[in-house]
Amino acid sequence: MITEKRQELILTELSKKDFLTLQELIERTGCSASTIRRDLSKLQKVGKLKRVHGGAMLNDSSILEPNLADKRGTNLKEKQEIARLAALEIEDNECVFIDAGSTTLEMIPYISAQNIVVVTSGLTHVEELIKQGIRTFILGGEIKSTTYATVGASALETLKSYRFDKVFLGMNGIDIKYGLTTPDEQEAIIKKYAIHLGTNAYILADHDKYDKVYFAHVPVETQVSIVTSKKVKESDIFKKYTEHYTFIGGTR
Amino acid sequence: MITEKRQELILTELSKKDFLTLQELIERTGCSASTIRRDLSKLQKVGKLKRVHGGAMLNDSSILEPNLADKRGTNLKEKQEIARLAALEIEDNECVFIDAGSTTLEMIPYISAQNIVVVTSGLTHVEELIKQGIRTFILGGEIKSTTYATVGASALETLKSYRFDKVFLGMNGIDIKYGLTTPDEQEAIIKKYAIHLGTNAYILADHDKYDKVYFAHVPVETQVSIVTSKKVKESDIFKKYTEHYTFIGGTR
DNA sequence: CTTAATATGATTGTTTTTGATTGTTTTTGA
DNA sequence: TCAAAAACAATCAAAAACAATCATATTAAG
Repeated sequence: MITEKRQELILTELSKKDFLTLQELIERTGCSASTIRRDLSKLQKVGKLKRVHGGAMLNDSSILEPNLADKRGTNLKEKQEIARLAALEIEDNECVFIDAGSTTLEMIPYISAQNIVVVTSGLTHVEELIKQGIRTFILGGEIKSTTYATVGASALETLKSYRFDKVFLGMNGIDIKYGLTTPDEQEAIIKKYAIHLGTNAYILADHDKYDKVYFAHVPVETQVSIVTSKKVKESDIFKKYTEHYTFIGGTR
Repeated sequence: MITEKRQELILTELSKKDFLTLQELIERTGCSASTIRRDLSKLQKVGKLKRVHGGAMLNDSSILEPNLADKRGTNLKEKQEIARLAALEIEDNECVFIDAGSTTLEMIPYISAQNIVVVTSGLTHVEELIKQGIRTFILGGEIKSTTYATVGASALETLKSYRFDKVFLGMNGIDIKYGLTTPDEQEAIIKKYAIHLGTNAYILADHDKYDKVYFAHVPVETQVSIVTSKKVKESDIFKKYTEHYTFIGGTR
């Protein structure tokens, strides 16, 4: 079996099972252990998976990868609903920050405001924004190979030199007790500062982000609005959270 | 079988199967391996597919497709020759800056040094670098919609926080009287600073950059090397310039 | 018809991929 | 804790795929 095809197979299998043994892969592909090991090493090097003793598992942050998320996209419709609402918040002549991530990416086609400036940490966002003729800035710094987001000290430095009318962020977990959380600490730092630098902040989160807690906490000092969907608004979780957070959206 | 018909067949098969081995195609078309290889090369060159060891697969729809016009560029071969030589200069464990532009983009596939860090101003470069498993940083700031290069104050700020072993730059004009020039003043500023921050600087320029002068001047305080091609080295312009500049490359 | 341009298949030597082998590290279970 | 078993990295040589070149065949143009 051809190298490329084999590695592709490994990744698709992995997205289904989230753990694979070396033995499984040997049987599945019909080639030697050496070859599989080499494949896993290469795939790890480009950040597609994480090798462990006995096999490989999903890189914990590759959940965020846009393509993969879209493939799993059971929530795509919901994400788009949320993204559309968020995009409508942007008004003419504003300067906004749009966070990296698959939900915020969906916002871009819905942006209709004129003469705006967008600063983003998502490399995937840039092309879409440019296509729409939007003046676009990107944060500098290291590129995370899994998500194509800029992170690190330089990104933070760049960020500090801007001020925003509105800030749009994705978030992995929302919890009453633990607040807003994401798996990656570096991304959390960016999010925190971005909120700080904006007059208004919006959190984009579909229904299965609620009652989830991840490693890195994003502290919120100012008022933020959570953009939500119809599905959330009609569920029980909404009542639970409505005392703690301001919501927008959720009806058509 | 007619060339055109055969290539058409390859593309239709590929759209069905998204992967083809060389063997498959040999059987399917009844012609030699050489011919199939040539077909695949041509089709790759116009961006219809992607060659891999053992066959070909569909073009992975990349985030930022490098401008196709650049790829078809008349001097592609020469650019690649220059890019290859430049890439060989990079050694293990080094930290280098790679400028935006089509010539420097060609360098990336030729990079074989391990454990390096690359800082770039070219958004199109990022994906290629990440694919190669190279740790990648991007300068922050505004994105020029025409070239997908970052420019402006933020880019300069980000740049200043790094130091490089080697700096690789494209250049639009080289002239004995007027030195190094490019059409865009903002890009010129980035180039100037990058040279300043590197121990060694390399200018990548094919033959028709010589005796050209553009608006923005890139002053050179330290020693720079001009990476050149066989074509330049064998021409008259080379003699003219060899007193003013240090050259590397140009022979096989 | 002749000549130039292109396409083809065979041949060359080189690079990449691969599976086996080696000895080392990690895990497991007594 | 120890020893056996499993998994591992590193190295090697064979095999497959490769690019480059050549001579021949085919086509197109003058």
